[in-house]
Amino acid sequence: MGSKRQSESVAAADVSSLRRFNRYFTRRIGALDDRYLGQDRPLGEARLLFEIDQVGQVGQVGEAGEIGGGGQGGASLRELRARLGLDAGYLSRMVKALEGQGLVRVGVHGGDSRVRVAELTPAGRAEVEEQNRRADALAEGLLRGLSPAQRGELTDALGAARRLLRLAAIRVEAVDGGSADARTCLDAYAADIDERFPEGYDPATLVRPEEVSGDSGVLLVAYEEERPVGCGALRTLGPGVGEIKHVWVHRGARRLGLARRLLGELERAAAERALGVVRLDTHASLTEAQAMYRACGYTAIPRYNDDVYGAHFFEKRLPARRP
Amino acid sequence: MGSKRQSESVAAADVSSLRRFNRYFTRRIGALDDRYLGQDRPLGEARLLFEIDQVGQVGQVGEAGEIGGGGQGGASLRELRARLGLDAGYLSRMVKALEGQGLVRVGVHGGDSRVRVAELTPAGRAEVEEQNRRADALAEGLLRGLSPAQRGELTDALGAARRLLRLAAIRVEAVDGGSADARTCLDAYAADIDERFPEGYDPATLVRPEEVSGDSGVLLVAYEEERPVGCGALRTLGPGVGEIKHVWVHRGARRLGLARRLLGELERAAAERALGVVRLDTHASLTEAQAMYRACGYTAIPRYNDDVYGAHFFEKRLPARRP
DNA sequence: CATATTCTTTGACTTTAGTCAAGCAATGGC
DNA sequence: GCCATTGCTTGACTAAAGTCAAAGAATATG
Repeated sequence: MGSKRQSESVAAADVSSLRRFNRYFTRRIGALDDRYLGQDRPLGEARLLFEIDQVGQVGQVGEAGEIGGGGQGGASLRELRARLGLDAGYLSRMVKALEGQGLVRVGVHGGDSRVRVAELTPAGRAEVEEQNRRADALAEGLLRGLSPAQRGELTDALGAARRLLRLAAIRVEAVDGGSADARTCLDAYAADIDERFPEGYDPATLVRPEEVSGDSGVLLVAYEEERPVGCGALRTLGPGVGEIKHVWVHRGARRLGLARRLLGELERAAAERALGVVRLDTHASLTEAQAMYRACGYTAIPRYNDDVYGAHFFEKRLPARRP
Repeated sequence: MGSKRQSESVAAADVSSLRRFNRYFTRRIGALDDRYLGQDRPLGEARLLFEIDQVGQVGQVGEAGEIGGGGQGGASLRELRARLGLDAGYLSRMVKALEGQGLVRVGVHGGDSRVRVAELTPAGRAEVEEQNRRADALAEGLLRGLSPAQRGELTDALGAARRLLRLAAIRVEAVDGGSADARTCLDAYAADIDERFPEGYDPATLVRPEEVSGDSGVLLVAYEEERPVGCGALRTLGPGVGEIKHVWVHRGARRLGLARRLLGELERAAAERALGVVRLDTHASLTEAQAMYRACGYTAIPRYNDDVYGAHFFEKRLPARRP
């Protein structure tokens, strides 16, 4: 698996399958939603209203979610602009229009008074609910053409497709260990395991930026729609021996297979640096992680360090890189 | 299966799964395609160009396809209008614009000189190929984030989803036995089995319109995007006994489960007419059909008529309809 | 503390998309 | 051969969507 993961050639059948679905879905199914979403309102405004609601709801479970947490009940114009890809002027005017209709209230951001925050009024919320009701009714009408068993099949197929598409759309990049995104991820990682380990976790144990830069190592960050949702580090233990640390995935991006992908890319990075072996340790409490390492070809080895959190130790020999 | 098929309540989980996918896909994946499709050209024109090419290619295997067959290498404005849902004037102008750019040639239809036919010029074809190349590259870039095994999974999931969504989007309607759509389907049915039966098929054997109307019977036609793609007839044999005939599905709409759905709806229609039993016969050569009838709860019975094509005879008792 | 940068608003546009009605040329039905 | 219908074009619009640049206020940065 590992090094073949990002094989250069993608089968034409897979490409045409995706395109065929894309064509069918966007033209025939997805278009319906938009057409009925607006109803009496321009589509742009309807979408904006919907998005303000989405962003406003903090901690959308199952979605990628904000790593830094969204504003409470409001959406900054800044973020809306990024999410919808709109021109600043255009957005400003649309928000004003919605404000004029009494659907949105605009205030100033707490920390930074340059930033303006849009929030739904009760009337706006009612409007969004109406949108949702209509879209639900549409989906329901479509599903009515299927038997309950077929509906279940469809739900499963769509779930699998979404999971895989999300994974595919995630970009993994090497970043500087001191960068903001790196810090964000490592802090989130530390906080996560501090909560999981009975003895807590000391952030001072994290890799230092210089360990994961240049020839000696790397720090990878995974981005979903420009937001960091995972990371993984590689550092050099000794000649030809690498160590993998801090493989972490944001709560909202779990169960996609992202940890495996990060692991695979760290192995590639190791092989590129002529590290023929990579090692890692895990805490006793992280049983799923242990299972994953085994499934990815890691074998248990004796303790190789004095890490206080390490309870299980693994190693994998990497195949030589074809140049 | 039969009578529960169109159960009134659709599980909320299935609705939200479809909506969630819809949101994710149209905003994040599908949108990409459109954005890059046009590039330097308005989206409307790009879409039109693409559609002229699609329609121009006769006999697109796997798609619903034209029941009457498309024009050779050209697309009538009439059809483009229907497929893209455009205003006649708007379309006329766009075609003229494309013609002015040397991408499209417009001629007159052979049979009917009111109808105008648009056809791609070599330059237009090159443009469409460029569109396709860009869209392929985009899809390929996305798939590169997955392992080959995951790509296969995705292809399977999308295939299943598309199959089920197509089936769900098909509308089944009772039509008059003498209507144009009914004739189209029954003629296509007759032509199909004339080809399959070694002894051929005599269209005079088809049900008469009066047999399938009012209280005594029904003729159902299945529509996919306003095009008839299947049919099925129910007539009365005697008191409380119905007969199902001419269950047919267009070549491009097979393997979706449409025959089963038609069968189920015919059974509903029978139950509504207080026909407690339905019978049918099949030709010796239609082995898949026989398997389907068995799977749908039909049991073999002795010959009940003197139909020259009938070799196997089936019957199903219908559960009483709750009022 | 001066200067650059970020976030937003406003004015002044253009392009795209879409609608409606009048009208002309073929065709189909009687 | 008349008349309704169909398919298309043209003129005259409107609304929505989007762009660009100038400028003001708040904040970051050296």
